[in-house]
Amino acid sequence: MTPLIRKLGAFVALSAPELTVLESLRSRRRIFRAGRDLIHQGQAGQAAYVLGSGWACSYKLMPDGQRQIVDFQIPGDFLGLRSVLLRTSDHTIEPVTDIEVMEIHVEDLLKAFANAPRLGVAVLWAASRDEAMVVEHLVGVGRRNAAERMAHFLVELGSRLTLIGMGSTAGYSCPLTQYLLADALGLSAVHVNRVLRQLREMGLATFRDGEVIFHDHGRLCAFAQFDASYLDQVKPLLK
Amino acid sequence: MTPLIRKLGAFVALSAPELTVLESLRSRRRIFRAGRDLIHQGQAGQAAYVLGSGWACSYKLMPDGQRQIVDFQIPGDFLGLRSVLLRTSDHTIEPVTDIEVMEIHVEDLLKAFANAPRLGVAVLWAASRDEAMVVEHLVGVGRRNAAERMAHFLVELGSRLTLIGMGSTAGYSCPLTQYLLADALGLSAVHVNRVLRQLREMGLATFRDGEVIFHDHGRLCAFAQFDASYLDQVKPLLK
DNA sequence: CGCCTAGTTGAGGTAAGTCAATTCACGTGG
DNA sequence: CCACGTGAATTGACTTACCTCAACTAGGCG
Repeated sequence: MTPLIRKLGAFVALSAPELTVLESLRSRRRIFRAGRDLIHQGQAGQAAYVLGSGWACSYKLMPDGQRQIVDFQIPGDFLGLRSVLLRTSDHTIEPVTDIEVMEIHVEDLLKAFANAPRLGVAVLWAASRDEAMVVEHLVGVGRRNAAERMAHFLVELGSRLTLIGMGSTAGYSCPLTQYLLADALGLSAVHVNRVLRQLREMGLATFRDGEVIFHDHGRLCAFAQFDASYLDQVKPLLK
Repeated sequence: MTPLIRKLGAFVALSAPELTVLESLRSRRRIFRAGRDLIHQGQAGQAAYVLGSGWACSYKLMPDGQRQIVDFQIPGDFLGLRSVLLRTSDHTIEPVTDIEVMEIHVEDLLKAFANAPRLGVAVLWAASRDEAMVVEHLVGVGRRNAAERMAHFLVELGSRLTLIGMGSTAGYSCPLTQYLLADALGLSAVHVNRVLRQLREMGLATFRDGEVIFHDHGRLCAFAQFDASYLDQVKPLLK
């Protein structure tokens, strides 16, 4: 069972021939080191990846050196799918930790669609879910204050990790620094620190030494106005 | 030539059989009035649309009544494609003006993919481009100040309108109110007003009486740090 | 004529940013 | 083993971009 099969199987109940097509894809395993970019903004990308283990982030760099992190990727997520479809990447992808990925060649993927069109639908679904997450992120940055934004971020990430068995309503391990959080949430690192203290003092959550601990998951969700429906991925949508 | 064919033809050079498949789609023409939602947040949507004429916007409503506009749609854009793919809509779509749309049934679309897999690729491309726009929007709200954000918004919209022959580097007509701009840019309506004045006084652009006028398009782009590459759609990507 | 919506402007408040200093954990090399 | 440098987190003092409240104008329309 490759990560790609697990990913697409969540959206479409894959038939035996479809599995065969997917398994026939060339799919080289690669390792990247923390902090060494896989995909560079402005470059014509050749390959996309499925993340096997570790954490990555995708961001856009501003001319003045600021950056906005668009999303973090956790095991099972696509890396650079959009770059590869649009041929030139509009963003950079950087491993947060050392990561292990499976490479996917676009030409192979496009050919696979021809042989098994429902695979195309599955990828379209995966892309739509990613877009829904970016939209929710946009709402947070546009309309939530710093504390709500942080709370929402922590519970969303928790939900995503729970789906892949790496988290629970009690918490999860998280390799992100306060600087990374700041770049993702559109805050300064100093303010991230203050907001984390605030959440801690409110008895909602603690983020310390790479561990997120939910003291009161229900109250935290309420505070963050978190609604998981956009993450729903409970069963294959297409039989 | 239906709007759907024009849309997908921009991404994939459509063959005769593919055109036949697309033309065979049931595709009812419908009219919606300004302000009367087509697609409601939380509802299970049955149909997606391609916008024929008029302007629409998609937004998310917060429990406290605030809203964040995610994007505006102009003629040729999809409405509610993501809602329909994910089965339940995570956002609302509202016509800004009276609009004319062509309805697309999802089942038809999915069937079309089976007959002509490259159509699936074309839709995937269209979705990726939409996602790229949301990402750019996120960057603006997260990392640009109010004036840059407004400037960027105005030139981006101008570029999109130019692609469909409804704008130029001189300007365009724009039915959006300052309240809509505020909800899109994550600002207050009052501040939108001040920022527009600032851009006017800087000799960059004027937005008044439904007309956006670029006084100095080059300088405005520079000020906004606008880079159109994510909008690139000059020629079909797949032959 | 009067109401309503969109736009405009001023005054004052506040959430979040910036600058700066301190602590702590860590690795690395002498 | 200790000295040193470096990166992350923490906290305080001060600044500022944007918000809120409020008042006012101008056009559209029943």
